Amino acid sequence: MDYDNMVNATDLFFDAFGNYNRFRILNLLRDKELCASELQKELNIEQTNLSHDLKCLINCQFLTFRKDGKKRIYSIEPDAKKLVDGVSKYIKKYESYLKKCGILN
Amino acid sequence: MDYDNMVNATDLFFDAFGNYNRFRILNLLRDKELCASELQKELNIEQTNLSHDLKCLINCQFLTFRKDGKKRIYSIEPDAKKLVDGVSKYIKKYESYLKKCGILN
DNA sequence: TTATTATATGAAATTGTTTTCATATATAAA
DNA sequence: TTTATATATGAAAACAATTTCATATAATAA
Repeated sequence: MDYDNMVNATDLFFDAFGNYNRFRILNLLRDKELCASELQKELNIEQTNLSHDLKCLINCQFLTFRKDGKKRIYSIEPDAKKLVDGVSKYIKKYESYLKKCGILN
Repeated sequence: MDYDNMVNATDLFFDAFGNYNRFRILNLLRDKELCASELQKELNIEQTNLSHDLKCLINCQFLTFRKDGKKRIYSIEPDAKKLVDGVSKYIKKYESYLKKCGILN
């Protein structure tokens, strides 16, 4: 496999996906569609912050949205859902090891 | 699922896994065991930098190593390998979208 | 027991990401 | 046609991660 051609895509994947709030957004959208204000309530984060995160996830095609009045209804892409499923399982399984890991310390 | 209990583990997972050089290390070790100096040659990164990254991956149990003289021979854990396989496939598939994604811009 | 090779460590400097803030836009209701 | 609601945007401030640098350790060979 040609990893050198994946440089930017890999970085971007992890930048987009590898963020706690963005991961929580993806997790919430696994079960059901939600609009931004519903996500905000669930996640208890700033509106403007959520908006930045949603934009990022949309740009990378992890999410799509449709408009409904003044709301935007967000949903997760099937492939992103699969990935979130796999990663969630892994994190659950290795939770105790991960918690021992002090990054670069 | 109880995502609140996954907070630290999720952060740590992405901190450890979601880094271009650490991902490259994991990818190289998918096929074969390698010692640090071999990894260094392949990846063309600083010794000290590689050492920090290896420590991080070891702490999280993505990697293990055995000693062979003055060398350390690193190998990937089976579950980490599965995850790297899945993520690599995804990145390859979505490369073009990912490249459009300007994080938080 | 000194020198050499392979690798690790910790702190400071650098770089990158996230958060905050002030403001903008888009839609609908009054 | 003003007001309210839902959401987006861009720049600066705050924070976190990576890289560099100087040095340490561990194993072997001379």
